[in-house]
Amino acid sequence: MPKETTKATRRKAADKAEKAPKAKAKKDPKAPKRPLSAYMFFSQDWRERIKAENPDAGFGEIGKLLGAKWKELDESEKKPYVEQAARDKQRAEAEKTEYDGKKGDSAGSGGDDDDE
DNA sequence: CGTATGATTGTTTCT
DNA sequence: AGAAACAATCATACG
Repeated sequence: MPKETTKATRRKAADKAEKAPKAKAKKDPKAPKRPLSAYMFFSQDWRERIKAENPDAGFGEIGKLLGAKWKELDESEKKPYVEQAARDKQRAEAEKTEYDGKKGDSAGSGGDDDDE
């Protein structure tokens, strides 16, 4: 069995599942955005199917159906999505690498900035 | 070392 | 343009 980094960690997540804190406001000026989640890839492929079988379903309906099916999928079914997520992760990794690297540098350049 | 958190990602539909 | 259900994530920061 793989190590679950102390399952206790995840447990907490379930505890918090009670509330749905909306992401808002950023912290870092260039926040190296995080990799997409398997759900994102899954939705990209399913979104069309959901609507295909639920042309009448609206936002809430589809969203719920989407998640419901997602959980119905087998590990192997999510695998492809998760793999994509893992792939994107590498991308995000590089992002942070740069963010972390330039962070200390000052060189100056100046340039950069936040906003453009 | 282990933990908790926070931030983020993409879809859909609506006004 | 943004909002919110739906789900995963998972990298980071901190003592």
